Amino acid sequence: MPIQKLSKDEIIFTSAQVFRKRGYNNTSMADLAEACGLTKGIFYHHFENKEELMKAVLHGVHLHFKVTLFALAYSDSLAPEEKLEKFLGKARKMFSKNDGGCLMANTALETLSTQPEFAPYLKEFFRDWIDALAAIYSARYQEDAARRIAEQTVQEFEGAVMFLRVFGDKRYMDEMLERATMRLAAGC
Amino acid sequence: MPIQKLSKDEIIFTSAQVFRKRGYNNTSMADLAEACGLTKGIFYHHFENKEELMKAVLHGVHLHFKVTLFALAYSDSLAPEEKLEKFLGKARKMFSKNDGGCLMANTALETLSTQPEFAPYLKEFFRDWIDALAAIYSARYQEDAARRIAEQTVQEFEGAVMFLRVFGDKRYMDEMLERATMRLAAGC
Amino acid sequence: MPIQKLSKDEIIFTSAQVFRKRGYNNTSMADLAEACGLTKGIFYHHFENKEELMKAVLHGVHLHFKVTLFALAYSDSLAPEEKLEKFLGKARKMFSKNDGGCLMANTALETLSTQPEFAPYLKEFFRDWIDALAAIYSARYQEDAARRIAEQTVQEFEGAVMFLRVFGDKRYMDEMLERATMRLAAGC
Amino acid sequence: MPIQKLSKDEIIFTSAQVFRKRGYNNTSMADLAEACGLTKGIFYHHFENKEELMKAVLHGVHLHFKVTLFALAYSDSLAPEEKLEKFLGKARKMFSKNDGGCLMANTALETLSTQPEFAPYLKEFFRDWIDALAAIYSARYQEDAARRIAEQTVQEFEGAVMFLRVFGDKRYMDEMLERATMRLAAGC
DNA sequence: TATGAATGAGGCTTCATTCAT
DNA sequence: GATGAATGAAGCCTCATTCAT
Repeated sequence: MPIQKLSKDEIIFTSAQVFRKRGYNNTSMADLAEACGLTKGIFYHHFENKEELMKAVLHGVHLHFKVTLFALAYSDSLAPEEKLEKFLGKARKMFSKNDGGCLMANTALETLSTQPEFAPYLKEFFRDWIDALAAIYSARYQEDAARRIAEQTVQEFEGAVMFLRVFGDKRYMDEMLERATMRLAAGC
Repeated sequence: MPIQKLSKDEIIFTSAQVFRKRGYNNTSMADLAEACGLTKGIFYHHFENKEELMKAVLHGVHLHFKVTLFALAYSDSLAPEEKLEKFLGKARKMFSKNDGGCLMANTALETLSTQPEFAPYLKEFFRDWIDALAAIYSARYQEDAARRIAEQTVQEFEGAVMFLRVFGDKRYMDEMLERATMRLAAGC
Repeated sequence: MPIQKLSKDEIIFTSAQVFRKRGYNNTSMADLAEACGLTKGIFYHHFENKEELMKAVLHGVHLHFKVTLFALAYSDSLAPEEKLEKFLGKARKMFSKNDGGCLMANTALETLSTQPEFAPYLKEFFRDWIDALAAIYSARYQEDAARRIAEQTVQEFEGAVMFLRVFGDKRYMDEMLERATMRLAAGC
Repeated sequence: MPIQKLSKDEIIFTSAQVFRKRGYNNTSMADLAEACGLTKGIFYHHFENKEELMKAVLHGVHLHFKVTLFALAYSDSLAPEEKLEKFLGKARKMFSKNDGGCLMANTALETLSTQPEFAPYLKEFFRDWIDALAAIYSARYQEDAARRIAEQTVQEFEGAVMFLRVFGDKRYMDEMLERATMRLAAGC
């Protein structure tokens, strides 16, 4: 195992930031190489092409959310209110750092119509997110209702992330989180 | 030697469809020319460059929504419930045809971080949309509350448009519209 | 019709020389551009890609041989001996100028195994060449025999062109042409 | 960690097949590595670079022909007719297996104009081939005449190999071999 | 010897834009 | 206005080769 300048995972992590900021089509291999401090060629040792790299990035980001965020919904030791608070707080933090975009939503809106190869990665990500929230809400709602509230929450969340960027105002996210919190209480 | 077949407005309209489907960075001047049945060169008689063309497109789309959708919120002759029903029904129709994307949201997520030149157009569009919905909700809510509900509705709306494309399921939009409708009643 | 630096036909002609000298895979678009005094990009206005350019080159060379060489076999006014003499003399001249290679044979041996897209162009070229010689030999031979002699002559011809380059000696071609001439007389 | 599976000679042999099929310029070190089941790096332990590898291949193929084919011309125990029959039969077999190309002729036509470093290998190969056939024909012809007939035969042979590939028809080779056989008898 | 990451040059192609006609 | 050739930069990718391990 030779010491590498950047491991494959680090390449994926760094590339994720660049793709999130610049978008898929507006990110060149040169952009990625510069961000990683590598030459363009080396990317083709690790990934077949730009598309496969992007798939690895989407998979890696999904995994990161799974472990770091979605898992919070399944920890048995907490009360639902505590779970939701932790969950939403963590989500808020994750989407507020940097410039606050969501790679998955960006990629969905940019590529779904003409580059369907990423669709499965996006679908699974949002399904897992909804599942996690539904698991929390199901403490106070029937399964169906919990699921619908989870869906609504994710929709609002992504809308808020967009408004954060369009209007440069974090208010939308905070108000949205408050609504999501109150929805749990309302179920009693 | 074909006489020009499309007026400037028609070029803008057709370009809007292409940009919506393909995204800004993934759309070449050749794509637009082919979609319009024109030569690339002619675009440069009408627009200084691709960026200015996009601005014209964003402006045109904004105008189209203003006249066709947002105006419904300001017609005095209807009851708020009727206004909202017409408004949401129209919105549903506008976002369901074709492949169901929203050029403004797509452009926001794709370009805001690195191409800020489009930001004003997007900001104004969403502000007008929120204003329109707030005007309707203000019949049953205080101005502040009405505005927040309007914001929430637009957020959910864009989230539903995204889910429509991610999951290929119109259910998200229908359920979202039902919630938006009930919010007006809840204000009584 | 704007004055062009190089017409499409001139591009094809110049490219043919480059391809013949350097081979298909060893010729870069930059090589062609430099030889034509153009930029690389312009080639993509005239030809879809390198492969299509090569097809146009092969077609153009075929046409050139048809008009300039093969046609000599079908001129009614000459005796067969005169026809053959003119034909072989012309062929000798055509293959002796420059560095003496044959684009069609070069391309056949270089590409047939892995790039079958050129096969039809090569097949037709050699078929026409054989047909032309067979037409001459048929004045003294039965059709079948004439055809076989024509085939033999082309085989020897291409072998001689190769030896011309391998050994740098024109003797092979001259001796080969003498044999081809004597074959007509032998048929009496 | 596979122990090296192929000796240097086996690498040369396998590489020869790949070069014959794909051509010199269209064969990458990666192609060779894959065909040999080795890593690219190992080639640089055995050969300085691609060019030196090719020289080793050309040398190895030459040697193979020397031992397997050309030697038949110098076995004293046989009558010239038998020698020629064995020689041509063996040659026919060697050029008919696989896809029927001749690495030496392919390399000559592909590289002679721009990569003269292979010329000596090709020249010696063809000289040895002509020498061998001349040795057989000299039983019935003067030395000069025998040599010219040998040259003619090799020329026709390579022409037939080309036609075999261009037209996908083995007839050209069979007819050519028959002519070569009859030439010996004609010398009586 | 053997590996595989790394490099830098170059290959094919696309693209926004310009310009002569 | 309208055309289409032309450009130069950039984009994705491949390749021969090197080097640390």
